[in-house]
Amino acid sequence: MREYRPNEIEKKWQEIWDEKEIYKAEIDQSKPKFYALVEFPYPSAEGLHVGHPRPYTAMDIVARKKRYQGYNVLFPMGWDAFGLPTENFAIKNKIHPAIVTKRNIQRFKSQLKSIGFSFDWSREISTTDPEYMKWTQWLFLKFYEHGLAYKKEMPINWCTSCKIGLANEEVVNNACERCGGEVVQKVKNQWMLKITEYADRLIDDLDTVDFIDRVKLQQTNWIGRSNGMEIDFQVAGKEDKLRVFTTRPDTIFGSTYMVIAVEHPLIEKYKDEIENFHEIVEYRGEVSKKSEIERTDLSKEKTGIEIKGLTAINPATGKEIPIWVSDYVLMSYGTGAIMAVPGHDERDWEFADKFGLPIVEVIQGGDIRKEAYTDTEDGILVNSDFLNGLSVKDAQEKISDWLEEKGLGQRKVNYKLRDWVFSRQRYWGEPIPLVHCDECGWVPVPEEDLPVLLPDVENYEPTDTGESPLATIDEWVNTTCPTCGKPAHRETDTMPNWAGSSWYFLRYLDPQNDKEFASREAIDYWMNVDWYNGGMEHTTLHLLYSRFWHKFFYDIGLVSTPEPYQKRTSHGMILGDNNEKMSKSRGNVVNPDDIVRDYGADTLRTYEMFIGDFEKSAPWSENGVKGCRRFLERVWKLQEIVVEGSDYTKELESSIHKAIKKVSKDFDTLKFNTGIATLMSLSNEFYDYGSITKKDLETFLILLNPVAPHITEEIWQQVGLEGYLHESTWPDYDESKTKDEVIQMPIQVNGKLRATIEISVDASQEEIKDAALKDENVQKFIQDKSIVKEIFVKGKIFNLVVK
RNA sequence: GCCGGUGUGUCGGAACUGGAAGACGAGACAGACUCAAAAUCUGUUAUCCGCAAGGGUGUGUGGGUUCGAGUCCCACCACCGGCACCA
Repeated sequence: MREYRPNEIEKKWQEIWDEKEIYKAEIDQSKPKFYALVEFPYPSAEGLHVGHPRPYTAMDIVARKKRYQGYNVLFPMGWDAFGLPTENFAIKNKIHPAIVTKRNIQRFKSQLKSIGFSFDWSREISTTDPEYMKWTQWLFLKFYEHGLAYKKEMPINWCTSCKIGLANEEVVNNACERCGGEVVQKVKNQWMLKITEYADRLIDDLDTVDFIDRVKLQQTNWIGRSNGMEIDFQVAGKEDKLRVFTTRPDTIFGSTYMVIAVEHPLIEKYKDEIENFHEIVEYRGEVSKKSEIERTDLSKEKTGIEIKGLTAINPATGKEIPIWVSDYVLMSYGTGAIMAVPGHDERDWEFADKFGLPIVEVIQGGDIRKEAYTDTEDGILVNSDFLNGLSVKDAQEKISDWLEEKGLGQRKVNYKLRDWVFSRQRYWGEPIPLVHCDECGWVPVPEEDLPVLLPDVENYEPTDTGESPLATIDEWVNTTCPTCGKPAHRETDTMPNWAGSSWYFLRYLDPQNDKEFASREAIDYWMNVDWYNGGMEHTTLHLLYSRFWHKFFYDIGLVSTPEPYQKRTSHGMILGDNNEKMSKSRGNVVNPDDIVRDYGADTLRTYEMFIGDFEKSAPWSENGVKGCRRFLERVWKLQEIVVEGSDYTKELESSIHKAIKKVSKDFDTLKFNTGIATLMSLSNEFYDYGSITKKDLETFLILLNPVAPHITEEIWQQVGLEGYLHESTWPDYDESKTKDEVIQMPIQVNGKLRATIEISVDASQEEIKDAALKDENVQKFIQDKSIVKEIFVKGKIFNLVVK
C-alpha cells in the first residue's frame, strides 16, 4: 500500500471530475431537482481565509449527498464583486477597479478549486460583468416603472475636511477614517426603493418558509410592525397640526408635552416666530454629529430644548402643552414627532424628570414619582375623563374610536423598517440607468441601450460637491433624452452592492441568456432555492432585500414563486486561535492554501466540519487540524485490514446500521461534527475488530465521501470496488438493526444514580424492580426507608423515591 | 442602548422530546517501538475524599418548578452578531 499523499490524489480527482463534468447541472424533468445555494463571496484582495470554506463545505456535503440520493442538484458559485474595498484599493494604487476585481476573482477561484467543491463552474457569474449588470439595471427599471423607485432628501455622512461623502463604515467615532476630520450629516437627494410597501408580506410570508427561528424573529423585529394611532395635535393659534404616531393612545390624557425631531420641517417653517431659533439650530448642529445608535441610547443623559413661541393643544384634554426638540426622536421613524407621556414611558419620564415637566398618572398601579409605570396588563385608567376605570385594552379601543369619530386621528400600522436608500456617490457600482431631461423629467434608458457601462475616469474618489466621480465626466453625463431627443444628463449615482446580490440566485439558473435575465423554463424548473445557507450578519439586509426583490418580480409576473428561498440556515464564524475575529490587523488570519498544502483539502474540509457546532462560532486550532489528518490516515490504512467478501461483518452490523442512520440524519441537520464523530468511532471499531469486509468499507467510504471526497474516491479505486464512488448511491439502513436488545438500565434512588443493571430492553417494570432491589448499593440507600413512588421510563430509567 | 444569539473538563465540543453530564477530537501524563527524536500503537485523564468498594461536588451567577434540570421558569452577569452607505 502506498503512502497517503493528499496533494497528488486531490489534484488527480479534481481533474477527473472536471473532465467528466459530473457537477454540471442540466434541466432534467425525470429527476427531482435540488437547488443548494451558498452566499457568493466578495473577492477581496486578501484572498480566501478559513472562514469561507465552512459554509461551502457544509453545502457541498448536502449537495453531494443529494446527488447520491438521486436528485438533480444545482450548486453554483459566483462573485459579489462591486464594493468599497476594491474601490479604495483602486484609488490608493491608481489602478482600475475592474483590473483589481479580475485579479481577485482569479485568486479566489483557484483557491476554491483546490478545496474540491462540487460547484457547477459553468454557471459562474460576477455582478460586475456587463452582461450581468445589464439585467441588474433592467430589473431596477422595473421598480422605477412600477413606482417603487423614487427620489427623496436623505442625509449622507459628510467629511467636512475631505469634502466627500462617506460610508458608515468609514466613519469612526464621528470622524473620517482617512483624514480624521469631523463628519456631519448632509442632506442629499437620493434614489429610494419602497421596501416598506412589502413590509406586511415580508413578515407574514415567513410562515410559508423553513427558516431557522432566529432568522425569522430577527427579520420580524427589524420590520417592527406595530399597531397604533396617528393623532393630530393642533399647533396653538396656527393652521398647522403636529401629527404623532403612538402605540398607546389610551395614555393621551397623560401627555403633558410634545417632542419633535431636530429635523422636523415645523422648525424651519416657524423660524421667525421661534424665540430661541438660534439655540435650536446650534443644538441641531450637535445632533447631526451623532449616530442614530447614540441618539436613541436609552441609558444616556437626556438632552433637549424647549421651542419657545410654539405650543400645541392636547386634543383630549384641550390643554396647551409645550413643544420640545430632542435627539431621541428620529425623523425616520413614525412622523418625527411624539406625544410625551412621562408617567408611562421610561424615556419620557427621564426627560420630564430632568427638565421639570409635569408627570401625570393616567394608569393606576405604579408609583410615577419614582419611575414610569409601563404595565399594560393589569393597569386601570385614571385622570382620563371618560376612560377612567377602564382596562388599558378597553381604553385603547374607546379612545381610538373617539379620536376617529372626531376626526382627530386614525388607526395606523407603523413599521420600524424604512425605505431603502439605493443611491451611492461612488464609482464602483452599477450606474443607475436613468436620464434626466428638463422637458420629460426622469426617463429610463431603453432596454436596447443597456447596460449603461462605467466610463473610465482619472479619479475614483467622490467629488467635493458630494456627487459621484461619474459627475465629472462630461462626455458620459451629457446625453440625449431617449423620449424627446433633446440634451439631457445621466444620473451619476450608482447602486449599492446589494443590488447585484438581490437576484443572483435567478441568474445562476440561466447565466448565459442574452435575451432575458433568465428563461421562464429555467425559473419554473429550478426555483425555489431549496436550501440557502449564509451568515447571520446578512439576515436583515441582504436576506430581506432579496426577498423583497423576488416578491416584486412575482407580482409583475417575472418569477413563479412568491418566496425565493425555501429553507435558510446560518453558520457560525471561524475565529482566530486567540478566540478573536480573524483580521489582518489582529494578525490571526489562517490561509486555507497553507492547510491544503500541508495537510490536504480533505483534512481542511474534515476539520472545518468537525471544529464544532456548525451554527456557532469556533476558534481555529492547528492541533485540531492534525487530529483530522490523523483520522484520515487511519481511514487510508483501512486498506491494510480489508478482507475479501461482499458480506457484511455480522459482529459490527448493528454499528454500521446505526452509523448510516446517524450520519444521514446529521448531514441533513447541519450536525456535521457529530456525524464525523460517528464515523471516527466506527473506524475505531473496525480496528478493534481487526478487519473490514469490502462491503463494509464501501458503506463507510460513501458515508465519508461528502466530507472527504478525494481520499474516499482514491481508496475505492485502490481496493478495486466497482466503478467510481461518485457513481454510487447512498446506503440504506434497517431500522430494526439499529435497536439494541440488551441495555444498561440506570437505577436511581431519589433521583441519584446508585446502580446500573444489564437487562432486556423489553423488561417490565416489575422485572427491573426485582433486579434493582437485589443490588447491594441500591439496598444500602433504601435500608429501612419505605418506597413511596416508582418512576419508570421504558428503556431510559428506573427511579425509586424513598422516605 | 435596542433586536437576535451564546455560556458545559486544560481546550474544541457531545447529551434524543426533562431521564447515566463530558461521546468524538485535541492536549497532558505513563508505557511500547527507537541509539534518540518524530511518527505510530496501548493505557490513564472533570474535581475532591478513599487502598478499594464507593461517596461528595460539578454545565456563567442567584433563585424556582420537578421523583429527576445543561435542558423548563424568573432575575442577573459576561461575551458574540446586527443596527439600515462594510460585505
